[in-house]
Amino acid sequence: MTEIFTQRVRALIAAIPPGKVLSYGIIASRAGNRNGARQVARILHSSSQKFALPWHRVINKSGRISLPQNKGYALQKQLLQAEGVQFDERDRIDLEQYLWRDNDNF
DNA sequence: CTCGTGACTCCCG
DNA sequence: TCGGGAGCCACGA
Repeated sequence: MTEIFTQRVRALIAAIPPGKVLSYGIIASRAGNRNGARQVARILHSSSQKFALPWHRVINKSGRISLPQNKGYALQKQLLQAEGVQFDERDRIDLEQYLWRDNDNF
């Protein structure tokens, strides 16, 4: 398997356990390109549907949903809440609690 | 080959 | 805390 950035990104996203989230930047970094956050967004656009990726588990570095209100912000929030992720009164997620750190270590 | 796209992130102020 | 500006780069047409 050729290690293409896109493929790694897809694998990473697909591996996020329910109730956990990852930021675009972290995914990009883990996939080998710390500056590829924007590509991750694009990949989500082009592959989230055809690869059935848990796109809702991807948020930005601030712990907030990045989707525009008119693009599914509410849906993503809903899906996350359904997995037990809690939002504060400002719609932020506590990364310390929900950010997916590998599989173990801490 | 060039170009547009993009659900980002960092750095001020 | 928030917003604007600049940087970033893979992919498809």
